[in-house]
Order: sequence, then C-alpha cells, then structure tokens
Amino acid sequence: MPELPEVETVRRGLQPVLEGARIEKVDLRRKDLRFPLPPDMARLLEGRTIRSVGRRAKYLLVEAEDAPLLICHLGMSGSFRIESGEGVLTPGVFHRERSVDRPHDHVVFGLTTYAGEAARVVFNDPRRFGFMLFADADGSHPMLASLGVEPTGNSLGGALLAELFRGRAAPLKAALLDQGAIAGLGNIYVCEALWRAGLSPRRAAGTLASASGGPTLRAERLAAAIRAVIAEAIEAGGSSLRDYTHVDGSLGYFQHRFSVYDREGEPCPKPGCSGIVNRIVQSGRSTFFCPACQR
DNA sequence: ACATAGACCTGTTGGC
DNA sequence: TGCCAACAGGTCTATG
Repeated sequence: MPELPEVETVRRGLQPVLEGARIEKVDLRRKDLRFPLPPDMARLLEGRTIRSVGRRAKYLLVEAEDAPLLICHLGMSGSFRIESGEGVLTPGVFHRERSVDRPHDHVVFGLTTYAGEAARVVFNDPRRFGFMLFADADGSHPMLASLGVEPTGNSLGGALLAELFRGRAAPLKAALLDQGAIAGLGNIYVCEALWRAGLSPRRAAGTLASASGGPTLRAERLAAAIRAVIAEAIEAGGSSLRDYTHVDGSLGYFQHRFSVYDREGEPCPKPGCSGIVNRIVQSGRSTFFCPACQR
C-alpha cells in the first residue's frame, strides 16, 4: 500500500475534484471490503456537498456537509481513480473517453464537481484490505484515536523518539511500524529511514534513549531520517509498486530512489560502504538493510 | 504490558 | 510453456 506519502499523493489528487462537489450517487458494488461498508453509506452521503479531503496517517478523511466523516483506508492494494467527461482530469497515462468498469471496482461515487461537470470517483481494491467507515458524530473513531505522531512537519524529533521507544525491547523495525507511536510509516519507508540513519533494524528500540531517558545522537539521526524520507517521497508524488497508481492513473517515481528496499544482493549505495544489501524477515515482513553500515 | 504469529484476500513473480 | 510456492504497500486479532 500506500504508505503515508502515497496516501498524501492520493489526497492531493482527489482534492480538486472532490472539494465542493455534490455527491449524486454512491454505488456500493459489494457490502464489505475488509469490514462491512456502512449499510447507510449511500443514504447519508447522497445529495451532500464535500467540504474537504483530509488525511491522518494512512487514512483519508472525507468531510461532507451534514454527513458523518467518511474514513477511507487503502489497505495494501486500494486505489482511487477519477473519471470525468473528458476522460483525463490531469496529465498522465490515463486516457479514456468514457467511464468503464474494471475488475475490483467496489465503490463508485457519482459527482457533480464544483465547476458543474459530471465525474466519477472509483475505489478499486483487488485484495480488499481497504475499508470505509463513518466516524462518530464528533469526528472521532477508535482507529484514529490510537494513532501516534505524524512524521511530517517538525513535531517528530530525537527527544520524542527517545521517549516513545524508551524501555522497549522490540527491534527498531517493529517499533517504527507501530502506528500508535509514529503514524504513517510502512515497510518501505521504515527500511529506507533506518538505512539513512545507519541503524540496524534489529537494534532494540529502547537503545535510542540515553540512561537518563533523553535523546541520543542516534535518536536525532533517526528522527531526521524519517522526516527527510517522508518529505522527499511526498515531494516525488509517492512510490509506485505493483498496483499502486496515482488517482490520475500515472505512476509515482520514488521507487527509483529506494536505497535498500527490494535490493537484496545489491551493493549498498552509501558512498564508501562495501556492504551488500541483506533481506531478513522480521515479524513476518521483509526487511532490507546493509549489515555493514547499519549498526 | 508487550511482542510475535496468524488471518484476511487476490495478483504477480520467480524457480523448476 | 506451465505450474506452484512465495511474496506483496496493512492492521486487527489471538496467543504467548
């Protein structure tokens, strides 16, 4: 899936079409994805005007007038695509003259955009690990409530990282994937951030705190690496792996810049390092790292 | 409390 | 070429 940078890229692609658009029709092609779709989803959204398209961690948040907040998660293989009357909404490889259904189109939003044009926004998800849910009336939801700090902006620093990981025996890889600590990192960017910081994915997370509990140089390095890799990936428009595409159908570029992810057996790209990228399995997931420069 | 393994799904890929 | 096992961006649940 889509990790945070990909979800942010999707959000930015959806925003100009969705904001100010009136939802004419919500077509639920099946009654569940990972979880049951809200049975009253169509009734509660049809006729409403979308106010904003937000994001929290890997969740998209669609706010419409007089409707509960719609929480969308792309899971591993979920994607949105936009189909307008002209076929092409933004430059990209997606060209078609009219709307055509594809396998695994599960939810279709029929819209009238703010500019008054008809459009469809289609949620497609082969694996169906994605989901859509309504938040409570106050916009809260248990899935959102338990999320940790966003790795964007400047809120994530060495001190916070050390505090979050203090006393934790879990390997850094697992600790960074914990959405309750830092929200939005996934398998790829955790591998990349650890490589940038020169830290082993097997190192105990608690070793980022000093004896007094304060930050260490390692914690500062890792926090900076996380912020940088996420910011660069967003800037690049997310990555593109297998079934991930932008909402306009074009592909992301960030995968060209992966340093270790999916590079098992290749030389470590760090200047002066003669290590070879290794693949190990941690908590059932692949970890790619350089044993020579990541300690 | 914390940490790991299994479950949920379908599609793609690589090895024989 | 064909077949099948392994693997894939996530996260909830159960178990130790």
